[in-house]
Amino acid sequence: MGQNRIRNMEEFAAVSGISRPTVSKYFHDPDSVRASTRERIEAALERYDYRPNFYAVNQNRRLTKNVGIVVPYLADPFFAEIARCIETLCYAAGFRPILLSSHGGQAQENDNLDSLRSIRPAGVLFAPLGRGSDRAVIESFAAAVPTVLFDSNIEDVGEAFFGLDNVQSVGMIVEYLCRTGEPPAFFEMRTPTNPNAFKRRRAYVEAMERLGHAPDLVQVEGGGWDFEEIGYREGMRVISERRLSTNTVLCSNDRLAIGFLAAAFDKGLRIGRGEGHALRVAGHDDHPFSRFTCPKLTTVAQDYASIAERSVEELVRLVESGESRPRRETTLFEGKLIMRDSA
Amino acid sequence: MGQNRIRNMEEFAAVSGISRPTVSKYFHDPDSVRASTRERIEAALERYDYRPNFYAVNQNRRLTKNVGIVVPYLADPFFAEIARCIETLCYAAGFRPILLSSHGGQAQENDNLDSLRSIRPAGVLFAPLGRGSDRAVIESFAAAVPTVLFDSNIEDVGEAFFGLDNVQSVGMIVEYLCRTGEPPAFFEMRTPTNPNAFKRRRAYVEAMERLGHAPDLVQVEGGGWDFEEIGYREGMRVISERRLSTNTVLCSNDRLAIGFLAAAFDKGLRIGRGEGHALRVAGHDDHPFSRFTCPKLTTVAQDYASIAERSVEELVRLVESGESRPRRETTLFEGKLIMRDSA
DNA sequence: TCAGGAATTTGTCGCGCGTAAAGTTTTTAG
DNA sequence: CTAAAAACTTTACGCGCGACAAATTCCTGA
Repeated sequence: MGQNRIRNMEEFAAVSGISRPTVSKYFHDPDSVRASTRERIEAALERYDYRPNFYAVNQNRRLTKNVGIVVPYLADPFFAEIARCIETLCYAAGFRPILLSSHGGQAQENDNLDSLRSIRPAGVLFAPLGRGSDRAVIESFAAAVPTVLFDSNIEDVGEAFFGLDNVQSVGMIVEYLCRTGEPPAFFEMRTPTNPNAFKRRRAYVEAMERLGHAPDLVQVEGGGWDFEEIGYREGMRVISERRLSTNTVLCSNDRLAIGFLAAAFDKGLRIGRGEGHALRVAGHDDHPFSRFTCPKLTTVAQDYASIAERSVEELVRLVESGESRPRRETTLFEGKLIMRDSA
Repeated sequence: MGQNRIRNMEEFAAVSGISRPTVSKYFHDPDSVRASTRERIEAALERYDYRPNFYAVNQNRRLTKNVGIVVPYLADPFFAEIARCIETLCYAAGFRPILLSSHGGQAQENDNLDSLRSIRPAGVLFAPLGRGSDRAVIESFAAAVPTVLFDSNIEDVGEAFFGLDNVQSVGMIVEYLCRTGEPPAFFEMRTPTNPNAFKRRRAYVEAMERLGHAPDLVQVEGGGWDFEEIGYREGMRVISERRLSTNTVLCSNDRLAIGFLAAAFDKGLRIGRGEGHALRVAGHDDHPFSRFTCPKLTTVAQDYASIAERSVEELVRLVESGESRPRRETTLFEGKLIMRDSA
C-alpha cells in the first residue's frame, strides 16, 4: 500500500491527483474548491493522514487562525470556567485557542502578551489583572493585535469590553440586604488584587448612601490570590475582635465569602437569615463552589455564558472584517441575584 | 535614530555587527558564543527589540522548545493547580508550555493530542482521562512524541509515570478511620469519570478486608465532572433513605466530599468526630478548597509539587538526552494524612 | 612569540508552504 | 451550442530561519 508517509503538501497533492496550490486552497477553506475536487482530496486524506505543517503554514499566512486567551489566574475556578466557555466557542468558530494564565503577576502577564505577539494571533481575548496590569504594555499590545477585553475593563484599551455591571449588581444585592435586614458591612481586602474590587467598593458606598445608610468598609490585610485563606484568617480576626457593627456582611467576592463562612463556622456562629441565626453573609460572582458552602451562599451571578459568547462573537467579527471598530464598545451585563441560604 | 523596525535576523545581525549564523547561535543558546559577542548582541537587543520569528524558527529546528501539558479537566481546581506548577517549571527550564484541557471528553483529548502532534513538541506531560481515554490514540501518540504521564497511569504507555500511590493513601486513611471510630463506607460514583476512581475502590476494599471489616460500597448514579453536584444530590438521597450502615463515610475524592458535606449540612447532621457529631466524612486529594469546608475536611494530600517537579525533571532529561528510557519507570508518591475536623 | 584550537564569518542550501501570474480546462449561463 | 466565468494547473518566487562546510579571525598557553 501507499503506507509510505507523506512528507509535505507536494507529495500529498501528487497522491490525490490535484495540484498543490489547489490543495493549499482546500486547507485554507474547503468550500473554496469545486465539490468534485473536494471529494478527491478528502478521499486521499483518508488513505494518507497528511496535515499541513503548522509552522510553515503560519509563517506565510497574513493572518493565523490562532486566538489568544489570557486570564489573570487560571487556578481560580471562576476564570477556569469562563476560559473553558471561551475556548469551546473559539474552537467552534474555527480558531485555535491558546490559553495563557498570568498567574496573578504583572511580569507573567507581560510575558504572555509578548509570547502572543510573537505568535501573530488573529486576535486576543484578554482579561487583564486590572490594577496590577502594566497599562503601557497592554496599550501597545492592543494597538498591534485585535484585542477584546473581558471581565476587567481598562479604559480606552482594545476594541471592546464585555463584563459585569458592578454598579447594578452590587447595588442590587445591597438593596436586597437592606430590605430584608440590617444594612451590610462590606468585607474586602484593603489593597485588593482582583480586578473588579475597586468598582465594587465604590458601588457599595454609593448604594448605601442612596439608601440612607452609612457605608461600613471592613478592609482587611493580605495580598496574592489566596482569597479563601484571607477571608478565613481575617474573618477569624474580625469576629474575634468584634469589629462588625452589623449582623450582615457582604463580601467583595465569593472566594472571600467562602473563607469568611469557614471562619464563622469555626467561631460557632450560625449563618443565615431568620430566627436563630447570628450573621448573614453574602458574596459576589456565583463562584462554581458557592452552591456547596454551608450554608449555601447568597450571591450575585455573573452571566458567564453571555460574556464569553459576546466576547468571542465580537472578536470573530473584528478578525473577519479585518477592520477595527469606529468606536470602542463597552457592554455591561446585569448580575442576577441568587438567593440561597446564607443571607 | 534607528527606529526603523528590524524585519528579520539578517537585518538584526547587520545592526549588531555580527554575522547571522552567530546571532542564530546566540538565540539558540546565549552561552555558546564568546562573551564579547554576546555583549554586542545584547546591546543591539536593547536598542532594537528584535525577536526571531517563532514560526520560522520552529519550522527548521529538529526539535522545538515547546512542551505540551494536557489535563483532563482544567476547571477542576486540582488540575488547575498542578498545571500551574508544571507550567512554571517548564518555563523555568527554558521551555514554552502549551496548556490544553480535554474538558472531560475523549474527543477533545484526541483533538488535543492531534494538535500537539502538529506542533512537534519536544515532549508532552499528559494526564489522561483514564478510563475515558482512547488507548490506541494515546499509544500511537506516545510512540511519536516523548511523553510523561502523570496523575493517571496507562500501563506501558509513555516513558514514565508519576502519580499518587492510591493503595498506600487509601489504605492509610481507611486505617485511620477504623482506628478512631467505625469503619468507613466508601462513597463513590458507580461509573466514575475521574481517573483514579477504580484504583481507589479496589484499595478501599483491600484495606477493609485486611482490617477484618466488610467493605461497604455506596455507589451512586451520575456522570460528567460536576462532582460536587453529584455528591450533594446523591448525598441527600443516601441520607434520606438511610442507606448508611455506619457513621463514617470516605469519599472517593474531595469534590464528592464537598457536595456530601453540603448535603449533610442541609439535613442538619453535625459532621465531625467526638461527642455530638452524627457523621464523620473524609475525602481524598486535599483539594484546594477542602481547607474551607464546614467543617474542614479530613483528607489525604497528594504531593502536587513533587509530582509536578519530578514529571518535568524526567521530561527535560528525556528531551535533552534525546534517548528514551530503557525501561518505563513508574514512580508513586505517598499520600499524607491531613487531619482536619470532619473525621 | 608562535602554534593550534576555538570562535566566527561567508556563502549556500533547504524547509514547507503562501501567493501570484499566466495558461488551460471545466462549468455555467444565455 | 457558444461565450464567458469559474476553477484548476503550471511555474516561479519568497518567507525567515536552521544547518552545514570552508575560510578566516581570534584567543589561549607554553
